[in-house]
Amino acid sequence: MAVLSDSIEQFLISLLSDEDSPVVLVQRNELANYFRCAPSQINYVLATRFTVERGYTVESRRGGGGYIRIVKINLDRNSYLKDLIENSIGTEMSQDAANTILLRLFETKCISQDEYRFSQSLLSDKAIGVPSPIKERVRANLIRQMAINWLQSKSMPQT
Amino acid sequence: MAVLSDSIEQFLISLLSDEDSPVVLVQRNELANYFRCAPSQINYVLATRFTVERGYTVESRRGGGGYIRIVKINLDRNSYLKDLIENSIGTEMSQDAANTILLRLFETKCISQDEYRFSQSLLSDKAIGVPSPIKERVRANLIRQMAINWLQSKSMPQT
DNA sequence: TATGAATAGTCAAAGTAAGTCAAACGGAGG
DNA sequence: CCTCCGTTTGACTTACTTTGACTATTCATA
Repeated sequence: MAVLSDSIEQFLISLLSDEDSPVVLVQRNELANYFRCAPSQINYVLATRFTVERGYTVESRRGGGGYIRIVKINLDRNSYLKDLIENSIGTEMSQDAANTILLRLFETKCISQDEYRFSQSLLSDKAIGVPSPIKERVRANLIRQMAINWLQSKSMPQT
Repeated sequence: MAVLSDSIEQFLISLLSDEDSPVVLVQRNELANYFRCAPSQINYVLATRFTVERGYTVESRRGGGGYIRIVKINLDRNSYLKDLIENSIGTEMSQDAANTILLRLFETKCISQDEYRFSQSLLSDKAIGVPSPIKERVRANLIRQMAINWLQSKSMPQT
């Protein structure tokens, strides 16, 4: 029985997995229009399906430029950080690659916004301030150390 | 940025991002013209984005030669950080020297224990992981960027 | 010193978009 | 049938943005 709410849920979930990005940005009216339903139906789906217990957070903004943003929380942050340390960080890393990783850690709530901004600034070419290819090596070393720090601090009891 | 106000905000922030001059001077009409919007839009952005709670003050003057001046607030308790950035960090720094500075920052409550541990680990020889004398240069650059970050984050309560 | 040009400020209306809530709906189990 | 409970809807509310008409200051100069 394909209930509307289930279809909308599936649609959003597919958006969340298709692009291998843990974030989706939609406009309530647009989505409601696509499914030919009342806009408040979208709120119902969000309230019943995209809850924290199910591993999602929802943020939104009203008015011009309004949006609804759904983020899939990485429930096993430890394993993600471990994987990062062991497999994803080599001996060199570009600023772009580092930014991508940090953004993803932030979006999946592995790190806070403060941590995100702080680490991003430290991994910039400007902050490291030595020429290639040394800076790429330093960056890889630093982001690994950051991941280790986060792994340690987040695996303490009571987050 | 989907919304005009956000674009204007970002534009102004980018003008402010120069670390050693936390001030920007603009003309309202000129800025409005650049963004093709009503001049009062600028006031709206200032009123909603560049508030004291967010760490800014705005002064202005009407009439010929009028202007709008936005200043990023530096709180008094951060004078030590400012002094650090401006005077105490050179182009090279040993691990010991960095540790001394960090400990002092921690003891004077300029940084939290988490920040202390995190930054200490990043400034170790091991974390930087490139040979002397490059690592001393990287360390000086990094600790300067850290100080700038702390200065900025602590001067805006409620982000 | 009076006046006009050049600025910036204020405020309310219109525009855009999401949130709330209660009533109506409808299918499954009794 | 009837009731229960999750679903669906729509009227109303709240939040944020954009614009424009009108006001207030400041400067230059007659």
